[in-house]
Amino acid sequence: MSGMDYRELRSRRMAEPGAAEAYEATRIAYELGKTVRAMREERGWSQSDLAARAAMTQSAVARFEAGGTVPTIPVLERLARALDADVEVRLTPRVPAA
Amino acid sequence: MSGMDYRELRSRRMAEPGAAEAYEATRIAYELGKTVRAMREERGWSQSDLAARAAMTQSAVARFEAGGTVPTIPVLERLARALDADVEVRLTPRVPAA
DNA sequence: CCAGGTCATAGCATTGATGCTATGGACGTA
DNA sequence: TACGTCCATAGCATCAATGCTATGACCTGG
Repeated sequence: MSGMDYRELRSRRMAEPGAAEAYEATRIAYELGKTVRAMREERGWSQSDLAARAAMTQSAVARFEAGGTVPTIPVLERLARALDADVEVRLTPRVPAA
Repeated sequence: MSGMDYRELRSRRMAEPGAAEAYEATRIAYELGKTVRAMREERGWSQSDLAARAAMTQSAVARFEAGGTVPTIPVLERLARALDADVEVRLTPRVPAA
């Protein structure tokens, strides 16, 4: 990766108005990016390879893997399909902290 | 609800170009809408109540619950927070069909 | 050094979700 | 009937993710 890490991404978003809500979304984007990169590398694919299979461009894959944006569900679906995976989106009741 | 059900929503999307990819996204939107509605009713809240707590309008809640659009992750986060829940988004390796 | 592959990023157009206001129907109740 | 609440939906403005092209840095092999 470049010089971009989670702390940086977070601080960028936290600077915006209404930021607290976006915090978790940013974290999710970051995690998903890491996951997809791992799955891609596991298969020995370049970003271009994955892009072709997911009907998108290399730049879009790079942006996504870097956590540059909070992905939309349709895009996640396309990537998942290319990686032979499924997308799960769930709302789970929060467990009181002990 | 109105006269809108899953079959209808699906056929609408399936009519568009590049539709096969959006199929799953539509299904996810539908499921999430049902889930949120259930959680909301469980608490005895009106759509307006939930909207206020999630910093959105009643119309946005209605649209979401009806599965009218594929929600974005930030919006899911706001709703989840209001409902004291967590959002989970995951890519899981697909299991071969037996 | 040069060529080719990989990845990050910029800039801009397009698209779709969301924010918002307003309205109408359904339902219950005074 | 009149009023109030709840929900669905229309119409439009705005915003953010995506699509796309192009470019530059980095590395490795020739």
